[in-house]
Amino acid sequence: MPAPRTPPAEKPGTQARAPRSRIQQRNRELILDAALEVFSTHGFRGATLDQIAAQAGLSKPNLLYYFDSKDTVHRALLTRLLDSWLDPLRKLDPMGEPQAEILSYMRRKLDMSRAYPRESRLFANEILQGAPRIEAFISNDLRALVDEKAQVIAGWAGAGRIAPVDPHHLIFSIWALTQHYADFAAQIGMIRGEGHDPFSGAGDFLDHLYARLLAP
Amino acid sequence: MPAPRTPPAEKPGTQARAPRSRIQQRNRELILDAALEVFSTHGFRGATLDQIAAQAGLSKPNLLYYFDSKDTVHRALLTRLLDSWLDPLRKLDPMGEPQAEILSYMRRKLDMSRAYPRESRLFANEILQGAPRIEAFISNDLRALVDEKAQVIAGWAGAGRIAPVDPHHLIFSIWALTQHYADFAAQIGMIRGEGHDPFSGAGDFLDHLYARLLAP
DNA sequence: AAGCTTCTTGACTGAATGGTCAAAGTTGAT
DNA sequence: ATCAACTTTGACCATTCAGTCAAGAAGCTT
Repeated sequence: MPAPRTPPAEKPGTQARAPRSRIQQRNRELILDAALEVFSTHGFRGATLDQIAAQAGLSKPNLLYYFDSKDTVHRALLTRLLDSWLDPLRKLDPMGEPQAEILSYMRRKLDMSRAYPRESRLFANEILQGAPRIEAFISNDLRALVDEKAQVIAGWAGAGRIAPVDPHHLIFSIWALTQHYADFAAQIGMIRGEGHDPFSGAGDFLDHLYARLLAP
Repeated sequence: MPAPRTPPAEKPGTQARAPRSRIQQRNRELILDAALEVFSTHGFRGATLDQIAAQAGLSKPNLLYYFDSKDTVHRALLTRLLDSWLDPLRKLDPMGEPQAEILSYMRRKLDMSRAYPRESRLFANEILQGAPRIEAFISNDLRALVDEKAQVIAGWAGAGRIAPVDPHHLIFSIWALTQHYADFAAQIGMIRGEGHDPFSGAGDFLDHLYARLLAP
């Protein structure tokens, strides 16, 4: 009797789990990539499984073999995204040089927008819909982190190490500016000319902007 | 023989037209308002006519009596929006005092976001989807206006009346910052506490930000 | 090569969706 | 009050959509 390849063998696709075979690994990846493409442009309700399956090059039943439902796919994408969403702000070091720390944070956010524009749009879509699926994340994890770092920044401002500034609005402004280049890339592209990289010049502009804002 | 109330009497709802009766006026308004609510949170494909009709307090066939199709409703909303979308930038006066002009432009944009957050989200949704329905508007009208005003700003910078700055990025930054408070209101609300007005403090912060950026 | 497991798919289902239609109800000018 | 025009709606249709299922194809391990 041949040993089963996978010991307990629950039905696959039920939860996020480590992929077992090379085929699972590949197809899950294909699906998530396709789903990211579709969800990030059409939102949850506007996306269809047929569309995602087609984009992934799989049949719809095959897609549903790997993920239980449309919702499961979407949740997998969000989970994966949120895991890394807090990183840039987490790295803001209370012991570092204030202006450099804030500029670096902005740069990390901008780099993420440039490297993962679809993830940025997925997030934007979710917020536009009122953040129904990530309310807990925002109200708890994100809020706590923001409040913590806002205090750090307020401390810097109070000590005169940067110009006085509302820390929450400072953080919001970084979010707004860095996400804009990903979320509104279509608009920027049409205005600057299609061939143009939407992000070109953005880094320099934002460096300059925040240097001016924060100089004591 | 009673004179017909409406002279040529084509089928109603075929095109945007001046409403004829009080009932038409009221119901068209109800529908557009409901549709704005739904389209702005779920996007075009994610919105349903049933949802819009319910929100408007009408039956679906009744809704379709006033607008030929889902697409027609959406188009009516966009048309109405785009008509006023360019106004704030148009008002930027080449003859005015540079810094005050730019700050006023930012203020007008911010005021529009505060007064019409749903319109802002409708626009954001459209851009996220790749701007399929407003490509012509952006590539032609908006682009031309932006280029024109960018030249004005470049002139001001060249003359040393404001600090040197990339005019396109300056404009993009104003869009990003002002729209963020409307489009990401859900997120801001969850972070600052639900009772909090997302826009509170934004005006002062942005005034300060741009004053610092532009001071020669 | 055998035999079990993992993958894949065509055919299907019930619900939702955009849209139609004819008939019924309402309105307002005469 | 009348009558034509305007408005509303219940019933309906074709299509799309999320999700199921059973049977077949491909992969592994021995």
